[in-house]
Amino acid sequence: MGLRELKKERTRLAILDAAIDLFLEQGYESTTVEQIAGAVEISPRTFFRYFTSKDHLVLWFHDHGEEIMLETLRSRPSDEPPFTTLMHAVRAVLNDMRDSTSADAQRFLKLRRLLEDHPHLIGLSVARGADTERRLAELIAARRGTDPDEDQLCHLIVAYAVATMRVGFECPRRDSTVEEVIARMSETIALAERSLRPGWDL
Amino acid sequence: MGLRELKKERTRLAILDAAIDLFLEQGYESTTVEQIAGAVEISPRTFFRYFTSKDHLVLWFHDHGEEIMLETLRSRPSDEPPFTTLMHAVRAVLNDMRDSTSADAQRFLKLRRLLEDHPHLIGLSVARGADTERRLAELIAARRGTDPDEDQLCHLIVAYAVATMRVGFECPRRDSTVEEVIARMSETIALAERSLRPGWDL
DNA sequence: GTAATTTATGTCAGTCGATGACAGATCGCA
DNA sequence: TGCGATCTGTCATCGACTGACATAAATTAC
Repeated sequence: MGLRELKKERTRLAILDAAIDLFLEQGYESTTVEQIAGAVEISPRTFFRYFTSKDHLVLWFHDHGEEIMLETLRSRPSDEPPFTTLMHAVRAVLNDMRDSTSADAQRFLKLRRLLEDHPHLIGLSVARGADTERRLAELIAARRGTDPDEDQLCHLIVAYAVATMRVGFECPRRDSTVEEVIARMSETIALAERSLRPGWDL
Repeated sequence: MGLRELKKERTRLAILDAAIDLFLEQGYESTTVEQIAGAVEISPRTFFRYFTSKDHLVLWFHDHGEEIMLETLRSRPSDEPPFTTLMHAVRAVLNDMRDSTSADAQRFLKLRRLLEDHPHLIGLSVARGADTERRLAELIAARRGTDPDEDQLCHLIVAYAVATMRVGFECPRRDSTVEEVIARMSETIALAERSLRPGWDL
């Protein structure tokens, strides 16, 4: 990897970290892009070259997670029940988190705290989830050999999977460790599997 | 009702209708608040006194629907399985739509078309759904006599209910009638009930 | 019916997020 | 070293949104 891309990635993370800390200190709304840019000594214009919007910052880990999920989907046998596959994908995201740098984990936990403090941001994250859902539904339909426009079940499967994941992320405790989030998510997945009729997603 | 409130409601609907038509004509992003305000001959400032944001316009029917759902929840026997109750609430929204003025139905259908044309707006609507979900989860927890912070199942129930509703709203056909949307939704509800284990929500 | 009170509206100025255009700086490579 | 690609800052601009203040309308009290 060239020195250029290395530097770019470093700036990207610097912006992200500075922004998260500012958000946690003084709130999301009252932190301006100008401040964030100032903290890492770049021009506001450059900020928007790294993140398409201020909101985009909060969705950093979302993008990361989606990538891992899509990867997992591709690697799973196509005759596995779709919901099971999706739950594996969710677990893959968590495992990646467990194995990640302490810096990455730190970012994730801080973002979680940020979301708790600002319910408006949850909406934002969910909105991005709707986008992800569309892509996932298409993949699942392909696996099932159906047309996503006709096959309602593929949408339902994905919708329930994403819903399960979302419920799992909402931890009651404000300062939770990555391990705690993982444990909580496992509980939720188990609960979901107990709630659904065996073979419903075939 | 005083003349004041009457006039207010009329302006509110005038703004909404003008906006929707402009959106459909020239796209959501490229329609400015100034244009909308101009179309109904009010100042842009006044626009923001009727709708807190441009986005809020699109969520008009969402607010309407949420109100009906909450009402239905209150009127249902508290020993009914929660998911069943929620599905009744969804049906209540549809029934209200069927009985509504042609103007209201028209608005609803136009908004649906708008959402299809602008995927970004779907995210917005879903984001508002996250808000609704929180309120619903609290109600369901109260019915179940549990603490919403501890009881994961109440969140899962609501999340699945909302997910079901969302899947039902996505019709493949661009120009659908209210009846078609209702039929589609009924199918989806039936599918959901077939997918969930009996008694899962007790 | 008029006066007093409340509420709705318009105007103005200003903040903030976001984008396009251009110029200068930086990096990778021949 | 020098060329081309890419990155960055500056400037100008738009559009969403808000607060402050003055005016106009409707509601209420008398």
